[in-house]
Amino acid sequence: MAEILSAAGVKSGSLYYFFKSKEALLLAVLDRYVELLQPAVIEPAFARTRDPIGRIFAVLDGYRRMLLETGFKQGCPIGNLALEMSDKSEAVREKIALNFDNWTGAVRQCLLDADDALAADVDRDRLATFVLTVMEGAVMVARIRRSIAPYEQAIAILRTYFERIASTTCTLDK
Amino acid sequence: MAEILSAAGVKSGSLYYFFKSKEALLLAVLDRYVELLQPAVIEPAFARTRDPIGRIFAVLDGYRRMLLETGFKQGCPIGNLALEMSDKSEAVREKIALNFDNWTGAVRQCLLDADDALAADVDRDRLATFVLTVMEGAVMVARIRRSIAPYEQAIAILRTYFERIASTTCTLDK
DNA sequence: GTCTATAGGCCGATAGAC
DNA sequence: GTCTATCGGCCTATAGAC
Repeated sequence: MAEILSAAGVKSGSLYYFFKSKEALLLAVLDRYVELLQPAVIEPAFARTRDPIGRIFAVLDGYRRMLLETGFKQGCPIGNLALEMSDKSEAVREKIALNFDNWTGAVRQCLLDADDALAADVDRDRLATFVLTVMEGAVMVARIRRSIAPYEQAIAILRTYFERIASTTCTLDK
Repeated sequence: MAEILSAAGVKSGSLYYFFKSKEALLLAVLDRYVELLQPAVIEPAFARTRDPIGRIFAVLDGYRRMLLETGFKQGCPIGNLALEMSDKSEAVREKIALNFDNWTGAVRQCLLDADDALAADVDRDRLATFVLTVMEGAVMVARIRRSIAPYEQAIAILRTYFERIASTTCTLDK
């Protein structure tokens, strides 16, 4: 809180005029992250390519850049909070879940846009959640190892998985 | 700290006789987790099957059980600390990295034991790290969604990936 | 080795002036 | 709306008796 007040250049009296508690501030931040996903994460990534599957990997590349630009200090801000705060407050857990749903919703839309390129027996919701799972896990391992390799290699494996299910025949065999 | 002292039934004076600081206690806990991986996580899982790849999934099933038994309060204790503590102390980050290396080392050994069943062009170290990545990400998403589905579905997708690289031909196509 | 007692600081939050 | 000033509590850590 001291860091936030200092960065904002205000005193605690001002902060508690707008937010009734520390948790209320956190909930507002999590609402803001929901609003910011599209303009700050999805749209910049989508601007790089029009291919639906390519857009998913463009989003994933954004987290790779974030890791590199911050020297592995910052990965996914939601993931940071997820394991730390989720069992301290049920309201916080629900807002984090909303952020995850927002994220997987955007990935799911890409999968639907690429519908005829994907095998019919692949559940789109489950696959979108798996993309989130791999991203969050890869960010964690990369940050702890202070190396981008675990992230890049996880995304590379995810890509081979996509190449596999994007083909209904066995054309990708090596 | 208050919870730890209460659970241990001692006063803080006793604790600081053995550990010079809060961080020193955390480092000792992380050392203990390194020691405990084999007897508490790996060996119980390995006792269920002798198949090397099956053993990897038996380990992963242990985390599934933990999530269910604790009502999603406890997943991987190392992952809990990873995002929260890694940039507060370099020594802590290194000990967490050691725990991750210990874990992927056990998985890597399984992959080496299954060597001739796996495609030759798959890097064993990278694959072991990917298994860790999927587990940690899946634990996070399952805890936030308070549902075992994201975990089970991530492991299921990982299994199809293993089925794919365990076959040099295209026999697993559906 | 464990206790009691407490130092000294930071924390979240509030009151009231302006 | 923002400030100054401050409260009471909790925290990590220490001192010293036993």
